[in-house]
Amino acid sequence: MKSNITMRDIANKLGVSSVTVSKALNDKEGVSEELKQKIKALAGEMGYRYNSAAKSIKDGLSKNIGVLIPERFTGMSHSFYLRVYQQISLLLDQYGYFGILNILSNEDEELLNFPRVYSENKVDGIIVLGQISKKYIETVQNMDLPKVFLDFYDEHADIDSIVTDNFYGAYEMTNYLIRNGHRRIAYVGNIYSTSSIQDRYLGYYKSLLEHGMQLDHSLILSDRDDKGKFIDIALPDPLPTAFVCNCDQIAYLLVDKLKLNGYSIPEDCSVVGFDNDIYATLTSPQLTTVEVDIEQMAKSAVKFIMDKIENPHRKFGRVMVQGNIIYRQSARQIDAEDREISST
Amino acid sequence: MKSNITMRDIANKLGVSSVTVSKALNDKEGVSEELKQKIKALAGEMGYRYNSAAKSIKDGLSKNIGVLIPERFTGMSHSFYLRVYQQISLLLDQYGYFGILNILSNEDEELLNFPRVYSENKVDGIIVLGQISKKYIETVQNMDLPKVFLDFYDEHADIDSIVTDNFYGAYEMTNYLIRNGHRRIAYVGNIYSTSSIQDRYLGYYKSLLEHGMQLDHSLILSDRDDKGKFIDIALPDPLPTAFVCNCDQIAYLLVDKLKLNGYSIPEDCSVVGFDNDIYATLTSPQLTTVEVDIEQMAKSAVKFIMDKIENPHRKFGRVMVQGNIIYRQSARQIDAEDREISST
DNA sequence: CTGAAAGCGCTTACAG
DNA sequence: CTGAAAGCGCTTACAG
Repeated sequence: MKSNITMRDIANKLGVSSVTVSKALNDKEGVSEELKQKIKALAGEMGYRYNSAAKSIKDGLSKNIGVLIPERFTGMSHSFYLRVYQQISLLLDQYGYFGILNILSNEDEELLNFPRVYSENKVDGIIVLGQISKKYIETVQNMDLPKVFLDFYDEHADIDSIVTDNFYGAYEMTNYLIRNGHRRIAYVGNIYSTSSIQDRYLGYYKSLLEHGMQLDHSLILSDRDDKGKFIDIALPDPLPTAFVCNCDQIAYLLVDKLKLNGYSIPEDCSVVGFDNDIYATLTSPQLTTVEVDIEQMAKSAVKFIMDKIENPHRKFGRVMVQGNIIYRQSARQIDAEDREISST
Repeated sequence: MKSNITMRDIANKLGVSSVTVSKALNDKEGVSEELKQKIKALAGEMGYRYNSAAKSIKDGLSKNIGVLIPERFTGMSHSFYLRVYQQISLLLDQYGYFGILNILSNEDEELLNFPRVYSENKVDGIIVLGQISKKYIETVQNMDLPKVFLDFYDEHADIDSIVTDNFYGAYEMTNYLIRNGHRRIAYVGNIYSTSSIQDRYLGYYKSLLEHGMQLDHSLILSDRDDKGKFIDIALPDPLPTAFVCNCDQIAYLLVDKLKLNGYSIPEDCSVVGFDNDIYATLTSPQLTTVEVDIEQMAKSAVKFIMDKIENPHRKFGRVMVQGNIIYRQSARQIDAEDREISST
């Protein structure tokens, strides 16, 4: 169909063999410098382009990495995953690789079908971006290919995974609030919903423990149902002095609700988020939050997969990527008097 | 390196030739139904996977499409392009294709380097997503491959392009405001900045013309400098009764500013946006805006590129994708009295 | 219905 | 330094 220039074409024009052309173009030993330059020049003129399929078939490497994102993380509010994918794609470039996005349909996940990117042998490794079902984790493990889980993990699987340090992020954030005088602190999130929400909750809890504070179950506020659909958040009475939200979007919604009820942030209560996504700066006042280090996460994922392509037996285990607290205006120090009143 | 199962392996186990295996697995003529089933069953058992590189080398098709996004459209607020890419990727799947994201670095664009996806022969066609420099358009045209421009066009280039119908979108929107009694209507946007902003401006102007209204240059309000950085929007005095903003994000910022100045939306003035992106629903009140039909744009792009792979001489020209006005709360009808006062 | 032969574009030993 | 031979995994004529 396409009339592509091949090495043979170049060889014929110059009256040499295609082996010599191959050596010249790949800067291999065994061609005189002069001939090499002549070959390269002609290749340029003729618009020669490398046939990567032919190379693939020889060394068995496609030079592509599949990025598998479950369909349900694919909506407008999930642009987080797309940004991670973009970052991955940028980093792969440095290794001479490309990223192929393969959105895993709910159906394929349900039926445990291999992703097409795998069954068609299009990639040398797969990064699974976003939590998949337990069953499908098994399917992934059956794939004979290096793979890495990104942004989630599974307790049983011994697959290498990279997650944000949800636990310590929430822990540090809660510490910060306590240092600033808060004693009545709520956690907002359905703690049975995802591992991220649960781990952030546990970090919050650890901070309370370390400060000798009681866990008050009436201050654990669910934000979504089992399907992940947001629900109305019930405000405790009396109001906590601070809310640790499991994500910025929920913090944004909570701030809205608090304002509607006549409260000012951070005067009447502090609200902190997690993720540092677009909602963090759209909330007014802007949110104090934990920034997820997308770049570092992508960097680790790419590094791991590259290492595993070279050495399939390489193991990395579960790796946490540290986040950073971004201090903005949604949290404030409260003085002793406030504390007394609110800690009743 | 990898110990992959090949057709020959299956053939050997069954004591047939690899030609027969190939025919069976591809549902081609020339194998008895019985043998075919046996081969397929064994292939399944052995975990056979198609080697797409070997197929590529035969028919010259990589079954990949490159999506080229200029680096500068790559930031957090440009998730629009990523959503388009995602949609493209989903649609390609239906054709048995995959999408490879190739972010075009500023450097490569400057130096007029071919995208790697092209020089390494990784794709059968390229979708350029987002405006590239004039010079680079030439580079793209020199690529011996089907290509489509998405979300921008160039007057000289005879490359097929798909754009949102900016002109008619803004035209219809302005008509709507005029029907609702508005006579003093501002346009917000630097009309020299991008073709989209300019075309939307012209649509606004056409609507004024058709209604016998004067173009008032003091009501053309710039929103960004030449680098695209947002600047403070100067509010005209007296205030217009409506603002047609070139995008939702600017409408969001404008609403903020108007509120700070003590105005209520839509009571004191109406504000409409364009894009129907995340800012449309984050603004309070939510924005009446023009929804860009991402799905249709992606669909056309994919359709065109597929058609051109089959027949390289196929031409489509510049194709407009219609948007839809989404009616929300940021615009209202004004009565005759308001009109009198404000049209002085 | 079944398979031997040739070839896609390239690279890897190996020989000269 | 240069190249003939063989092979990567598959498919396409073609012959039996």
